[in-house]
Amino acid sequence: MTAPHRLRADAARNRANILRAARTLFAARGEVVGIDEIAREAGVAVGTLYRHFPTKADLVNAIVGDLAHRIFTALDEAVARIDAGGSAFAELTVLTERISDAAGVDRTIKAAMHNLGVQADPGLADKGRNGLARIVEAGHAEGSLHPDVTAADLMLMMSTMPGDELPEEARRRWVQLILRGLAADPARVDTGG
Amino acid sequence: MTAPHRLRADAARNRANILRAARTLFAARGEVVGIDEIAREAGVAVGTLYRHFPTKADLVNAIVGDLAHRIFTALDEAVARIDAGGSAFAELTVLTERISDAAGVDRTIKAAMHNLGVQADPGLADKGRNGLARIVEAGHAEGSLHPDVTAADLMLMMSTMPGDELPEEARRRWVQLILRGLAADPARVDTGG
DNA sequence: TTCTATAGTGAACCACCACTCAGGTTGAGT
DNA sequence: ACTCAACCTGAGTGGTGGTTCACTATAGAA
Repeated sequence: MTAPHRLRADAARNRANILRAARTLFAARGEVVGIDEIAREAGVAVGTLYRHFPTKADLVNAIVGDLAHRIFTALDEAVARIDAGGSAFAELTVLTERISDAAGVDRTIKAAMHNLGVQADPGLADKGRNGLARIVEAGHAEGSLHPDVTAADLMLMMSTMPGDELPEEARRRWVQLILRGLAADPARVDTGG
Repeated sequence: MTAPHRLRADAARNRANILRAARTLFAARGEVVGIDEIAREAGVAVGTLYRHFPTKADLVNAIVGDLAHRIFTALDEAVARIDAGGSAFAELTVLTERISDAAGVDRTIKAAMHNLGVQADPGLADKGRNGLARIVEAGHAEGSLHPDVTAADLMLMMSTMPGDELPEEARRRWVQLILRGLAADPARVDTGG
C-alpha cells in the first residue's frame, strides 16, 4: 500500500522508545496507563507519540500483536519438536507453563491470548489453530490426550488463563488441573516440579 | 451503630428502583455504566442515588454482595443435599454449571466470584471455604474427586470461570473440562446433557 | 551551506464521569 | 390543616485522559 520510505533516524529512535515504554508500562499496570505517561517515560511529547500511533488502540495493537507473534513462535517450535519425535503432552505442558508464567508477569498476555481466539488477523488465527491441531493430533496418536479433546478446547483453556491477579503458586496449580482435564489419564500429569 | 429508623415510603421505593436498575445495567454491560444512566433508568435524579449510595463503589458492593449471598445459598443447599445422601460430584457439577450459566448472562458474577476469594467480609469468605471443604471431603469419601484436590482448588477454578465473552457452548465445554481435571477418573464426568 | 519535507513540541480542547450542593418537595406525625 | 425533618432535584464542579494543531526544530539531500 504505502511506499516504504525509510524512517528518519530520530523518528526511528523515538518510535523504538515509545514501544519500549508502552511495553513496560502496559505489562506492569495494564492498558489503563495514560498516553501522557507513556510519552513521558519514552522521553517524547504526546504529539510525537500520536505521529507514530494515531490512536491509543493502534499502540496497544502494536504491543499485543507482537506478543501474539511471540506466542505463535513458541507454538511453532513446540510443533517442530513434536515432529522430531518429542512427546506431544510434554510439549503442551511446557507451552502452557511458559505462557502462564508470562501471564503472571505481563498483563497484556491475557489480552493477547484473548485476541487470538476472537479477532486478530485471520491469517494468524488460522496459523494458531493449525499449530494446536497438530499438537492435538499427536496427542491422540500417542494416547496421552483425552480422545474428545480438540484444538478449540486448547484455545478455550488458553484464553481463560489467569494473570497476575493470582499468585504464582495458584497459577502453577491451575495449569496442573487444566492439563488433567485434557489428559486421557490424570495420573500422567503428576510430574512433581 | 445507627438507629434503625424506618425509611420513608418514597425513599424505600426509590432505593428499590435504583437497585433494580443497577442490577440490570451492571449485568448487561458491567461496572462501566455511568451513575447518570443508572439514575435515569431508575427514574431518579443523581442526587437521590447518592443519598442512598454515597459512592459508586457502595452501589457496586450492594449488588455484588447480594450476588455473593445467593451463590453461598446455592452452595449451602448443595452441601445439605450431600449430607442427605446425595452425590458430592453430582452436586459439584450442578453447582458449577449453574454458576457458569449465570456468569454467561450477568457480568457481575465474575466480580462476585473474584471478591469471594480475595476480599468480601471474612465471615462470608470463611463460610464459603467451609462449604467447599465439605464438598471436597465428601468427594474424597466417595472416591469421585482426585485425592489431592482441595477446597482452594475449587475456589481457584471458580474464580477463573469465563463470563459472557464466551458463547454458551464454550462455557459448557469449559465446565466439563474443569470437572475432568478435578475428578479422580475423567470418565466419570461424561454424562451427556 | 542551504533548503525543505519530515518530525517534534506541548498547551489547549473536549468528552466523559464521579460527585456536590443550594434550593424545592413531600411523607408522616401531631 | 400544620410542620419539619427527611427527601428529591439537576445544573454545576473538578479531575482525568484521549486527541488536536499552530508553531518550531532538524535530518539529510542537493
